[in-house]
Amino acid sequence: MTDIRRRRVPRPVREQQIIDAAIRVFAKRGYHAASVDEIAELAGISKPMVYLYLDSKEGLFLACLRREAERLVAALRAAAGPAHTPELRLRAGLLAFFTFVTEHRDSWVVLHRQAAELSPAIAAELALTRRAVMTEVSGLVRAGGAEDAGPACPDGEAGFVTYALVGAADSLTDWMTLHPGEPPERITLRLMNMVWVGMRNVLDGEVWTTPGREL
Amino acid sequence: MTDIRRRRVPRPVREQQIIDAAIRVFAKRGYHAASVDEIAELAGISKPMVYLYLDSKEGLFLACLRREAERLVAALRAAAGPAHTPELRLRAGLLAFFTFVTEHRDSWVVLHRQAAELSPAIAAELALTRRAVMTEVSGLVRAGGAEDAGPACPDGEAGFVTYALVGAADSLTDWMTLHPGEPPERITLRLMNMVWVGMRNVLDGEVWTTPGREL
Amino acid sequence: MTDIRRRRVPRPVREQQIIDAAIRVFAKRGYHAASVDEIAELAGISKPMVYLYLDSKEGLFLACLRREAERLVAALRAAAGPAHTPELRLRAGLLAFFTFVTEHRDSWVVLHRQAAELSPAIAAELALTRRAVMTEVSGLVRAGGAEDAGPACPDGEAGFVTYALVGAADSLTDWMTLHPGEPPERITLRLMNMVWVGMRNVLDGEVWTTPGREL
Amino acid sequence: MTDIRRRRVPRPVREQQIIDAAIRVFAKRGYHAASVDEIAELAGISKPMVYLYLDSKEGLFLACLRREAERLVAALRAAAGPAHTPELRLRAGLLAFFTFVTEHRDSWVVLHRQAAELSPAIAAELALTRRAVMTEVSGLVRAGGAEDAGPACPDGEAGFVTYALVGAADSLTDWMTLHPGEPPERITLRLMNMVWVGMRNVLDGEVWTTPGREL
DNA sequence: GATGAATGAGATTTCATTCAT
DNA sequence: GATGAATGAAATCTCATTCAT
Repeated sequence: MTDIRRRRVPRPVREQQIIDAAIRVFAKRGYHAASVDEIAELAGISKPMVYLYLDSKEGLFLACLRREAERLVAALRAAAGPAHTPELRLRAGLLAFFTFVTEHRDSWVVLHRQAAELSPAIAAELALTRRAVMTEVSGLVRAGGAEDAGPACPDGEAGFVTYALVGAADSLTDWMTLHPGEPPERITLRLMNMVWVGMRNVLDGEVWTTPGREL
Repeated sequence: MTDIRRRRVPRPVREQQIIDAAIRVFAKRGYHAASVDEIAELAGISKPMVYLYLDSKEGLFLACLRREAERLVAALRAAAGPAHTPELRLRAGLLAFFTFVTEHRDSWVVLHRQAAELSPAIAAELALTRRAVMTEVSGLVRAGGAEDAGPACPDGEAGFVTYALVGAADSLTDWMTLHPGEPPERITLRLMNMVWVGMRNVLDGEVWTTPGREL
Repeated sequence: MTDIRRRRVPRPVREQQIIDAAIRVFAKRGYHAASVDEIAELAGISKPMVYLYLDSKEGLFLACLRREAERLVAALRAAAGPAHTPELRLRAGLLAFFTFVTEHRDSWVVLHRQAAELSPAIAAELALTRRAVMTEVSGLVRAGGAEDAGPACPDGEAGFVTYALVGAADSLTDWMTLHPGEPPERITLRLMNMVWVGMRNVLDGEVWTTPGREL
Repeated sequence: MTDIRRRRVPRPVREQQIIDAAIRVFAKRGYHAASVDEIAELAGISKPMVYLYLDSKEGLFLACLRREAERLVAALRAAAGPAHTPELRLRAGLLAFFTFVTEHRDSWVVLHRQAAELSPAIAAELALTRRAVMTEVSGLVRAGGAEDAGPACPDGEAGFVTYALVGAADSLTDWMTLHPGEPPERITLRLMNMVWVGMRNVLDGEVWTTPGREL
């Protein structure tokens, strides 16, 4: 039976509450249109607390970015770890992704859907977190196609496939919101169906030649 | 004998100049962070002219949206029209898309990468343009998988495939900026390689069952 | 018969009006306590105009500093120029100073009475203007004591005398506000009486030895 | 066996520690720009203690003003007392002043260099302390020129001389910081040299007439 | 005696928008 | 057709001050 209304809340707890609120507002409005006023109000405290704990609007956004990126990466790793075959590994990774996005829609929006040209510090951090996610997916992809692990930053054909896969999954995120009943498992299955066979071709560097040559 | 520097420019020309400038600024900064001041300056005129011609910041953005959506849809249609087989049709559509994005990066950013929750009028228009693009792609997809054209709004398995495909293509747009030399043709080929085989499975409603059953 | 209320005022005029107001407010409150709101109100316009024309609070202060320093230096030069003997030159300089301060009390306060630790840009500009005034006075002093003009920055005994003289004059500025009837001429005479005889001693490097030796 | 680090410090000691810190911060930043936060941190305690002991920012400043004014006045009195001739008395007073300022630069800045228009209570106290200092100096001056002590507030010619002298000494304070090696004794000697002879003229009401009459 | 948690009020600055010429 | 002049409203951020422990 937890307390209903706490006035004096210890700092670490408040910080998380603030970040929770910030993620929702940043996701709803985008970085620039989000106002610290709204975040503070949603967190149930006054603006000065936000600045005391997180320093600035930028610091606030960075904190959101870091926390959620960690969570997502952890989810991907935890899922891929125990899988025994490449196929299962990719499937588990995708499932983890769709589950994460289903449960933390706002986090994904904050991580991946911010409009261009943020401040340098934010741009840098965003590049970092995106690369971390890409690297994680890239691991799933290469493990599924070729035997070697390769470098940290996805390159070559694996990079191509990673970008395509992440883009498809990201976009399907929107499809999911239009089909609320659909469970993550079925999305995962469909996507596996759609890309698993073709991925090899690209990873092995084959080029599609079939019908015409007028390209 | 057209003058290079005209003071008195006829209205339609000025409007296009303004929209050109606006697209660049909106793409660079995002809707909210873009300032009408910057747009006016880039267009080489004073702010009151912007308001005289396009009414408001919102009107400005709507004009950008409409013009670029039309252009993209036209490009997709023009490409898909003459193709004789489903495969060629999809390939031509993808090629048109990647070509368009290569040549009009900013337009695509404005059309597809705006942060959430803009004003209602903008949200409505954005939904419209996105749906128009989706419908166009959906046409390519279904033409490639099943014989019937179906309704305007992509639904069922075709919708799923459309979302995945558009997402993949959109994301590959970023991959392209990281690999500047790569011509749109090769991107198209790789993507075809990756999805063409698997698309049928999904469109036909088959569900992948292969390895495990622990899902 | 000038216009009573002008709405649309050309930029250079408005800028001067803003600077006029700013000097009054900065003098009354000090840099940090002065609010741009109050300055705008006193200037009879809205805040955005202040920022449009003078960029920032700092820019506003810099503009005040520059304009008034120029005025004061000009007054000192104009006064000292035509004087034919060292005594007359110093006397004319002091008179010009006291006249300036009588007529532009606020300017002097802004130039000389700002509390410590302003922003670097302001500190630099302030150092510059103060040095300019010191140099001007130093010219009066040395012309009155020794024949050579010497370097731009007052050094050696001339520096000492300059500092003492400027300090005395500055402080007498307060005395003047306590004795409103007193004309600048009488202040000047008294100060000449007080320092003229002794200045030579110091400038010539003599050290006072008279009565005791317990120092 | 006094502990170096005491947690529980008796009130009078803590108050002095706070005032010490406050003087440093007020001198560095000026009254308005100084923040109670910074003072508390420098004093090594939390803000509520500052408010508990000194009531408010204003109270804090008043306490600084009172303590330092007392110290300076005491120093001046202690110096002037044992002197046997008017010259020696003034010389001793000046020396005491320059010594005080050398050793307590910040105190003098707080006492004498605050920007205009503080709160009424502070303005009143500041007027009081300045008058006390002025009175003290005035005593030195008149003792050096005329036999009678006169009223508390320096008036007439003595007032003029006092203002000039205090201003000169104050300004030389800046000169001292530019010439760090110079001992207070030499400053004092130079200033005596510069003003001692002329002071009498002014105190006796003589008006300088020498060269021209075009004033 | 001492402090972490909290805030109302007000600072500077920017922006979309309009008016008068 | 075109623009310099002008502003109301709202954004980020800071500060003196108090409460509850």
